[in-house]
Amino acid sequence: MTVYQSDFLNVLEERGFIHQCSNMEGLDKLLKSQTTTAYVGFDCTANSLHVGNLISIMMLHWFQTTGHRPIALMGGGTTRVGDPSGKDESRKLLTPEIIETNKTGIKQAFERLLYFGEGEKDAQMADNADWLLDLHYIDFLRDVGRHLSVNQMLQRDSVRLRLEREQHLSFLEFNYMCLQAYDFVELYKNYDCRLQMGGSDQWGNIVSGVDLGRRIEGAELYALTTPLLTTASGTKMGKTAQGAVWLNETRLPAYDYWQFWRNTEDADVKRFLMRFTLLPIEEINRLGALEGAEINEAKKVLAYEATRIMRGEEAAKQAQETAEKTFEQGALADNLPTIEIAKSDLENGIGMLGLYVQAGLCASNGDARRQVKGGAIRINDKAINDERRTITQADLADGYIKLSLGKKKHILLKPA
RNA sequence: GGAGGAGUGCCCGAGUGGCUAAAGGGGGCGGACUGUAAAUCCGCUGGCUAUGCCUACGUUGGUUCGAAUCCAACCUCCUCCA
Repeated sequence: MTVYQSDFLNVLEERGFIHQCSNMEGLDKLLKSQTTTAYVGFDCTANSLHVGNLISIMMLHWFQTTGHRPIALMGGGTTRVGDPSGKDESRKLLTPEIIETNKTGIKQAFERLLYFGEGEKDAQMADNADWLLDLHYIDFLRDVGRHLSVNQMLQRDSVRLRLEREQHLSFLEFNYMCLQAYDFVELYKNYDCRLQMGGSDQWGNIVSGVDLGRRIEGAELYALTTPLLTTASGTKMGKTAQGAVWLNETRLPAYDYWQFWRNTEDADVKRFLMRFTLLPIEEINRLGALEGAEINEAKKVLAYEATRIMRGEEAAKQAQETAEKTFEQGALADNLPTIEIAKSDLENGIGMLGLYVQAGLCASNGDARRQVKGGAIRINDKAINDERRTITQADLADGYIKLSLGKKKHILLKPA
């Protein structure tokens, strides 16, 4: 393993964050010699980030803990245009108000891992709307455009492949990368930011920024990317049944967040511990060496640590306890996600199918019916095969009714 | 502006008058096996107050006993040319 002079690169190397760097030696020296500023760009199309973004946040975290200043750049300006590289045409244009709300939501996740403030090493939050919205086309062309090389942009994989296949490439798309490159220059000018990090898919954009910085400002900027994280089975990580695995409690309860990590496949456990927890390397090596059923211990640690970081100690403990009760002891855990049901409904009896839909376990009555046929539905741990079953007060056990779908999804009904 | 091509379910994609709630695949969900894993195998995968009804093959109209399928107009996207 390569050994660097700077703490930051050593930590990253050890934990497997490094994919590519524009100039490793130069960056190493810079980090060794002075407090440096680095940034990562984030989309603000939703009010919460998801685990796909987590790796970048972790990088910023390590950057700060090894003595440097991280910047989280919000794409408030670029979000106004919408990243066109996806095929999602129905993407709505977001209003400035929504973008503001989203930024607030997203910041919650940063605050878990970064310390914001005004000090020399305190994290900053920037928004490219601040400079992109007032950009004048002519000025931009004159001051920036002349430094951007079309020849180079044409060499970029994302562009070249499209041209080779004679696929459409819009001017907007072409410009998107110019704006991203320009962000780096602005951050260099305003914050003396010298390094941009991101996923390996951002390599091209980041390097364009590096180039542009040199041409316009004569600055030596650096690019550093992480491997794009997939699960060992090759699927993109961070997607579950319900969609993205959100970092914010409002989008995904801590219990489910914990479960996501708990269900990591064996082959991923060590990598995930390295990247998504703050545990010491020795501890991770020990956990990663576990095999067979024992690796479940490592998964629990992973789930606990990952949840603790994002949701706090208390939430992590509760999630773990709830899971232990539910899975290992088969007992009723009152911290399972709970929904309330009107007392009068219980008195009169209420259809089970509808409750499953209400609880979000099934998509529709029809879906619930099919689940009954498939043997997936249990109430208070008793299998149900009558789809017309109603729920009444008689089903109350310890003040709750437990609805299960399959082995892993449980919801408690609580009379109110 | 001209010529050509395309729009089908969550996604990809077959289907060119009735046998089509629409092949096949992916994804997802569930079951079996296990360790709350992976791999594998099996089932399910439009909605409803349900032996029926409603919605759905870009939109709107038309032909027909009957249309995803034929016709017309429109919309959108793509390719090439100007």
